[in-house]
Amino acid sequence: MAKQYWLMKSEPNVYSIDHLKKDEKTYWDGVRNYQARNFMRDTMKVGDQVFFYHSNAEPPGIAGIAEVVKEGYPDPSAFDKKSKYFDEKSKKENPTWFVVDIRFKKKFKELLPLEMLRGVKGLSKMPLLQKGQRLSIQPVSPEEWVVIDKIAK
DNA sequence: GCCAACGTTGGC
DNA sequence: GCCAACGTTGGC
Repeated sequence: MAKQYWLMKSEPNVYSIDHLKKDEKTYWDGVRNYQARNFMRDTMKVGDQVFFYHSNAEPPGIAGIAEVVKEGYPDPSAFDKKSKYFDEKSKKENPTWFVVDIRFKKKFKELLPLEMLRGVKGLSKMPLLQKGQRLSIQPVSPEEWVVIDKIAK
């Protein structure tokens, strides 16, 4: 199976690339969107590469790279009454929400701002750049990955 | 802080 | 099953 590429959004004031660097590894909890859930539950595989995107940031942009190290399993925060992600409808016997584990790989020397990415040839089809796009986990094509990776270097 | 875009909910 | 109301996302 060929390696797959992704982009995952996080608000840096909640969880930034620096948090991930310090933790080295985290589980991607709190996703409450079915499309993103399906990617984590069904599609993402160990070894997949992930762009770590800072949303709701100044400026928003891609901050670095992570790697999937554990495939989809039930989101523990959905069962935790104290968590703000608690979902009483998600049962342990039949969980609604899933997470994957990702590991820090690298932080870009400079963040690649959204505004800059908009001007890059070959990226115009990226969901990230489409108007109104809110999906928090998005597939990235191998071609798009190469283009962005080159810019980062 | 504003607000457009979009997903979800719930009445019917 | 439609669709209006509502809540959230996220760039600006």
